[in-house]
Amino acid sequence: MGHSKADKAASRDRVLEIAARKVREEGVTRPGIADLMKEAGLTHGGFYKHFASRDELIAQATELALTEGTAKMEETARESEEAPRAGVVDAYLAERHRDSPGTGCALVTLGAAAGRGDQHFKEAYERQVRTYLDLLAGLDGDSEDARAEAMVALSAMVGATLMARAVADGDFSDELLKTVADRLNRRVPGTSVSTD
Amino acid sequence: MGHSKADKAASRDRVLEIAARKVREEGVTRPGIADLMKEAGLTHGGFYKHFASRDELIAQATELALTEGTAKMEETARESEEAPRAGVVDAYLAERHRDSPGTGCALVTLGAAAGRGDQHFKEAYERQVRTYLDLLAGLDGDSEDARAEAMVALSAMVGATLMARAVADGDFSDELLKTVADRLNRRVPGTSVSTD
DNA sequence: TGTACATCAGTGAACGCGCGTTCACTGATGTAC
DNA sequence: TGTACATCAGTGAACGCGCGTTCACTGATGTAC
Repeated sequence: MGHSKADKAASRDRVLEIAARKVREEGVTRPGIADLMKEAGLTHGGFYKHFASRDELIAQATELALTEGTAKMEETARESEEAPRAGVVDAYLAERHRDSPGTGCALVTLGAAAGRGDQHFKEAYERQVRTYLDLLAGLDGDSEDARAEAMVALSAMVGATLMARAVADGDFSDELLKTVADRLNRRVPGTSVSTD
Repeated sequence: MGHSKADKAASRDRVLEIAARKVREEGVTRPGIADLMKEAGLTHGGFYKHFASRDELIAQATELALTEGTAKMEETARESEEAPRAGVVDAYLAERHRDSPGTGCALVTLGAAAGRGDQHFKEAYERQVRTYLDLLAGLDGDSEDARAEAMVALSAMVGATLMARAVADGDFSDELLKTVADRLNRRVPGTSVSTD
């Protein structure tokens, strides 16, 4: 209910944050201004004090959603000291991540939307893909081979998470996550690949 | 302009087919009834002679879109006689497939939508995932190991295609497809995995 | 084979709801004196 | 420190457009005789 400058900035941030969650949960077309503002504890009329249009908000929200995902993964890598690569892969392919798309990696939730999106959206998406690849390849020696391997790993992580969320059978979903995580960490079973 | 029973069935099929393409190109929320009917050479009013509601059409269109993708892949497998698995992987990760989402695999384009969808949608999605896995594992000996490998391969194929469509730089997109296809076919470079 | 009639695919105007956007207003903030 | 005033975040009614849905109508199909 405050009217100070700090309050305004806080309101704006709150709306943007809620939108960044909602675009991942509901897609870029569904979230409505009235609902968003209500969740932020405001009424719809005040929306235009913060954003020029719904499109502008969605554009900013998708960008925020994309960067939030990578920030979280970089943190995970730092925390998993002894095996950072496996830590990142396991955290990504965790049931927890699958079950919370609203706060998870937007490469999964916004991929199709970005494919249909404008140049700006695609550039933001690409930046996050590159950030992930750098992170994964960096944790793996950063060779040419590591870069290629990172592409496969990221692709499999994104694809497995997408499918794990979209299938009806929970056990099958679990199996998918677990199997892909195991393979990506051990690489091909029965073989060993030198990592450094 | 005909009014016979055969004409009616043809109209219905045409609308459904167009919708199955549009949900992949534009998502499940965007395609409008007026546009769909216009593309089918009809006017919007006649829509309800064929479907009870927009929701019903979209439900049927997503299901058709999902089955179309797998049908196409099974055909590809049959055509690539000497190396069916590589044939399927290459066809899936081809630029041609990336550039025509409307006629391509709906696991990519409808994944996020299915994740937010109802039980029915998810069951249809899961059926297609299983069909793909059976196809891939079957082409690879159908062992326990082949089943796990198929999960990784399908995940990587879906994820790579999703991302290849969503990045801004065309060269980067090409590289992604090519790298993942190479890895999935050769498995891990420097090692060899017996395929039979 | 021809004629009268019922059916119904398709037409296009009209309806109504949801939702993005606008706007006049309120009251708290914070500055001027 | 207190008072008058300008600013502006937030409110909620109202507007208008797009779009799904309805409906009265048309004219071709195809059946009855």
